[in-house]
Amino acid sequence: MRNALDVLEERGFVEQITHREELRELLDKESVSFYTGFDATAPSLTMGHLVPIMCALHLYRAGHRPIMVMGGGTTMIGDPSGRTEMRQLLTPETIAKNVEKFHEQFSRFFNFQDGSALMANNADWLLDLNFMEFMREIGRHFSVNRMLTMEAYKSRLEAGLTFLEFSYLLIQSYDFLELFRRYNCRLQVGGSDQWSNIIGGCELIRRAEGASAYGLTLTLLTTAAGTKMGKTSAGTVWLDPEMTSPYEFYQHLRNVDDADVEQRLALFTLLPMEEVRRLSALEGSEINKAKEILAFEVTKFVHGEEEAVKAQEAARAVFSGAGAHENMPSTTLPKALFADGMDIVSLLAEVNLVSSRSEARRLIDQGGITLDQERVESIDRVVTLEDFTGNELIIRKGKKVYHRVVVQ
RNA sequence: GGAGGGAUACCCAAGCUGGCCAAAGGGGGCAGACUGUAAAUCUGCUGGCAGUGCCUUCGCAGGUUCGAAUCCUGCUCCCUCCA
Repeated sequence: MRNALDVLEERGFVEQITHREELRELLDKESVSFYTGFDATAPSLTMGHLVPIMCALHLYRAGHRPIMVMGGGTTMIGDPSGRTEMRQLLTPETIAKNVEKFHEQFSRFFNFQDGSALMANNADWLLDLNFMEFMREIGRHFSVNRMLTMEAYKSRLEAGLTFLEFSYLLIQSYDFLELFRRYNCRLQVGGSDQWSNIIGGCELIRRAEGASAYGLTLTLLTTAAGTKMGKTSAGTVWLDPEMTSPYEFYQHLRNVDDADVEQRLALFTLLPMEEVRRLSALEGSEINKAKEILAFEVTKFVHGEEEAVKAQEAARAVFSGAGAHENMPSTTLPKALFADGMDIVSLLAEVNLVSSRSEARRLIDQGGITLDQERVESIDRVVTLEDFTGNELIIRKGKKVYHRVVVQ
């Protein structure tokens, strides 16, 4: 079997590693327990979280043991790394709720039943820490002089940093130590902004236990254009189907830049690298095939095959101009609403395609709204039952947003 | 605790010798053209309601004024220096 680290490197997961050769040997020699932490700041994981998840999955498949750590305790503080301002503090109730959600979502990707993967919540050991004991045992190992030179705090040292946040490094380092003690966790995987937090943990383990531990940071997921991945006009792309429908999720991937296809396939799918390279080498419009595969594979991974098939069929139907498809986003409205006709602006607002009536007007003025292939020319356009074909009407907003209205 | 500086729309950032400010500029976003459900480029839009008028907005609460983002008072938060 190939060394797991080689796999990760080939697929482009790795940004930085502490002691690469030692870690590589360790991964060859034994089953290594490793951890990744997740801030419980939202009620669902996002597409961006797929990078650490897939990374963990590759290690998992290579026989190592993932420990998914919910930040039930750390989220009480808020990691200042790489941030320009302080995080909003969340209530313990909200955090607990989010942790619960994460729990469910992770269960789809790993088997926590047989002990081959573990889930932990750092609230379990952080919430009841005694400050004096903590400072005497842990605090003494950290140099403020050094912390002040860390890149992660740079912007915050200009803008302001509270001690609460400054102490975050110690807390996360302590997590690593605790996981080392409990589960012999030897490796921590995190985003590229986690470098200093991770090193903090490695050093703490060395000082407190005289053992070596390793860290690996992941490639920052950006688009070729340099902007953040996982965001859309509608906001974040969530893994929760209630928050981002499988169709939208599929579309988001279907629409990645040509230049990003290879990286996305390598990071988000389990396709062999030869296949990834073959697909992303497709020229011109042919590369759309690669995008379809990308969208399908990832949607399948997150939402299951059935949902992925539905999303793909809906997308194909819509974009081939074939018109309606039962799985495209839709709204059902009572027939009576159209008895006297409904003006187009109200209709757009009714189905939530616009956030305000002004936006609807603007869109129409600019020719951005189409009803069943026919562009709406005036904001006075009234929609009546005669506009519906078999109780359905397809509204297109811009180039890519389709919505089906059904009357009953 | 003392001295000084700051808080402007999604973000950054002008304005702050009172009306011409719904508020420059940039970014982002959206739409149109071109395309391959791509990129780049060009164009337009980007508080709300309404066919050009009204309403809400420039940290919060008051005040001065015919009229305030712009002046005054108090408060909150942030930054810098001092203790």
